[in-house]
Amino acid sequence: MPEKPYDHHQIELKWFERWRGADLYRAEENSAKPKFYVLEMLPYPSGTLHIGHIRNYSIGDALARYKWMRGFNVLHPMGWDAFGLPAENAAIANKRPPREWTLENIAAMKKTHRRFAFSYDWDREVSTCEPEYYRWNQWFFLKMLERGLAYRKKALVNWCPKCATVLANEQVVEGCCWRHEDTPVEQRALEQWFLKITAYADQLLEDMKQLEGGWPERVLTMQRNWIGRSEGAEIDFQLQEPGAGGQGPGTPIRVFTTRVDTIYGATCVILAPEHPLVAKLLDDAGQARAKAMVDARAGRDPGDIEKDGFFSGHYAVNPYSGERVPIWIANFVLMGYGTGAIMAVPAHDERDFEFCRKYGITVRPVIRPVDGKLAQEPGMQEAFTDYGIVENSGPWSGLPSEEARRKMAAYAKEHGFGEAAITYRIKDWGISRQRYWGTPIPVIHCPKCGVVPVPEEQLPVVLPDRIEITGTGRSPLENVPEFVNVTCPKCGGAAKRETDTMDTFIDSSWYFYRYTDPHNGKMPFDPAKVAYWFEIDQYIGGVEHAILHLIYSRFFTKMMRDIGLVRNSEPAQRLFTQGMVIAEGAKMSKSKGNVVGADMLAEKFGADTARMFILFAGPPEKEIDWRTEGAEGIYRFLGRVYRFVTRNVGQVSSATGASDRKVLRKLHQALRKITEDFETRWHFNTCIASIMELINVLYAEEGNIGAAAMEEVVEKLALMLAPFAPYLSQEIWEELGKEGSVFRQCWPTYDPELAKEDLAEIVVQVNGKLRSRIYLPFGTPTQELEAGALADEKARTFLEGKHVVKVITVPDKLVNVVVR
RNA sequence: GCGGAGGUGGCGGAAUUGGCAGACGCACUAGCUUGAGGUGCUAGCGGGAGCAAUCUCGUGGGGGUUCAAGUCCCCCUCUCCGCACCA
Repeated sequence: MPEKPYDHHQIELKWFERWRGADLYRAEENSAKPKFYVLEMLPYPSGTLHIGHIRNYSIGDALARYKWMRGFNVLHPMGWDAFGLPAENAAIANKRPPREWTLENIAAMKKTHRRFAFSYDWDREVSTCEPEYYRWNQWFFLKMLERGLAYRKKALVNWCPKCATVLANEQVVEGCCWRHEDTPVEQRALEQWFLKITAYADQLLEDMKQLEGGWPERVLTMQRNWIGRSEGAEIDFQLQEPGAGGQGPGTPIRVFTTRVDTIYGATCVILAPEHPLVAKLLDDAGQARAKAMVDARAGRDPGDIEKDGFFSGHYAVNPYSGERVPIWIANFVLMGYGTGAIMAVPAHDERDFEFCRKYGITVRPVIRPVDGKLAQEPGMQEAFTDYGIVENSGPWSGLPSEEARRKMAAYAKEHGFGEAAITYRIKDWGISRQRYWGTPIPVIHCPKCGVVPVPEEQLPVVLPDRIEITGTGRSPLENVPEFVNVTCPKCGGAAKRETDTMDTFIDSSWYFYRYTDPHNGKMPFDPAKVAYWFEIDQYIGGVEHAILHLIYSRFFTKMMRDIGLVRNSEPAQRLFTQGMVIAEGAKMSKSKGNVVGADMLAEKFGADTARMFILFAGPPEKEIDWRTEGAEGIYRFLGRVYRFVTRNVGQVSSATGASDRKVLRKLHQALRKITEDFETRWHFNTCIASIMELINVLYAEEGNIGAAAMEEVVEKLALMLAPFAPYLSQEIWEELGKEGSVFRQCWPTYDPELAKEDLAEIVVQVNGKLRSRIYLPFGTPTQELEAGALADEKARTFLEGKHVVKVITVPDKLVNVVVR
């Protein structure tokens, strides 16, 4: 057969057309050990965009193909997008989300959502922006409402002026919106819907033990910090004198502390400027001062703010010692954590120390280091924050900190002025959004009945078609009377529909469950089907979701378990976080304008090259810097493969077969490497390198390869290339005269014997330095290795006149002669 | 400040269990092919010395363990990521 040029465009279009609608990957529930792979996509409208997507596709798709060829069940939600269509896909990928929320742009956006931005699968038809998906989001919402897991309250919330919507705490990055990294988030008090993720805080933390080993340590640490459990006690200090606003003596001021054992060292009580007592105790001037403090803090890096405070004029009583201490207001006490009030123990807390020194408040040490002396005031340079022995603390003196903490908390409970308490940093998930898109929250506000859930049979509540984008910060849905004006399902009177929509992270919290049963009209999914597939064996996604999607979906799983839908407590046993795509040292984002098109690459060199280039750029857990210079090398390589195959297949060969052994050895070595890498490390860059080495050998030995060896090499080459370059592999498969899909074939097995070298290369070292190599059969006994090395001519020049002290041998590998 | 991951040629990276540092690719150089450009093919390519064989230095810096260290231990340094007045 004459050599053919590698026309990637023609090959890829041809197979794309033939594959369209075919069923390459349908999961079959026929295996004893089902395997379930989900590839995570970045949700719209993340900054990393489509290059990140292609990376996802490339990594996950290569894995899925391999697993499939190994006979595993694979549920592959990316569907056809995963093939990286040469032109069409590139065109879709290029339609990035519009900046202006005009109707036209939204219509365009919805198109791209379906195929690309949201997890959508041609085969399984799970698209999170369809009414059918809204239905089940709303169904879950109603279930949570029933159980008190969804509630509405007025709260200070994060507000992004650019998005003109509320954001969850998880979506605030360094005080700015996760979508607009240069826009500080404002705090606004609004009526909002929340999901009670805090009810699961303990379980989310506890169940992480199951994930250890399967999830990256980094992600687990981030989640642990985010949940921020801390054990301590809540203690009531009593307000002493009658205060303004009729607060009488004895009014409790509850503080949270992790160190009750230090309470005899408490020299003042400090309230957050937003604390409710501030309004009651302070006069107008004082309240204004507190307000100014709150404003000064907004949008600033906490580390840059100097500690600042003032005396309230009031006093509180320490319930343990009976001591009267001043009440202060200070900017470093946060209303959002604990009780919004603290007892300051300057001797044993760095922040309190700094604050009290600034304002001349007493510093009184009450904890002595286990093997040291109690610090003396004056003269303390810094707070002693470790555990130690309690001193000067009445009946508690002499106890170790740990014991004192326990006993003192129990004492507080006994006497009714406090109790042991656990505080979490994580807050409930605010899900209200004032955007056009997203699932409408299915409730109705009735002037008579209050908040009334939409009856289940009326679901889904869908978005109206014609809307006007207001950008005013109120939901555009408010201006659509036919959407807003409804009758109350309870009393039949006039009522208003809720206009907030749900955070789109709701969608991604359970989409992968729907993949197991995408057409179910009665439930989100059949629990039996989910029980068959779940837990997910391997989930793949970006690190950037460590505390967004990955915590929400864990919460959803637990919630679904509690309403009897699933049996598993965790969604995925193993998590692989692939590295981000970086451009010029910065994370790609449209606001930075540094998004480079993968479409250019796909158009110029084809989808196979684009995918393989991304896989070759580095190991998948690492970030990759997006530079396309190396792409030509991959394209060249694929061309070499194709030309080699076309000019050698179907040829009447007169070759001697002198190189058969060499070629087959390289083949089986490459196969071994790829098989092992797919099973363990997923370092596809080295897999591809090994195929390149094989091709280099094939070129060098071309003409000396016998017909049988050639046949084996070329066939296996097509199979081992299939996870990386699907179109080319299929084309080669056809060139070989084989029937059907290359992906329906079994993954080729390697022969360890053929992969072995004939002779072991023994490195000969003298004093640890490489001096020579000798070649001996595998399994040569130690003495013979030694003898061989000492007899070697090159080695001997380094041994001459020296005294051999010691010889170290590693079988089949190395001899090190130590001389003096 | 706390927690995590890192630092290997001009570049991306390889070295999986302490055993040949730099696989594979890019860029670069030379040769062949060609009317020319491109493509393709062949070869070279860490620094220093040498015509060469070869020698020598070399994995951020310093020390240690070992016959042997990119890999293990200690100290330092720099970079990236996450968290951060969380009581």
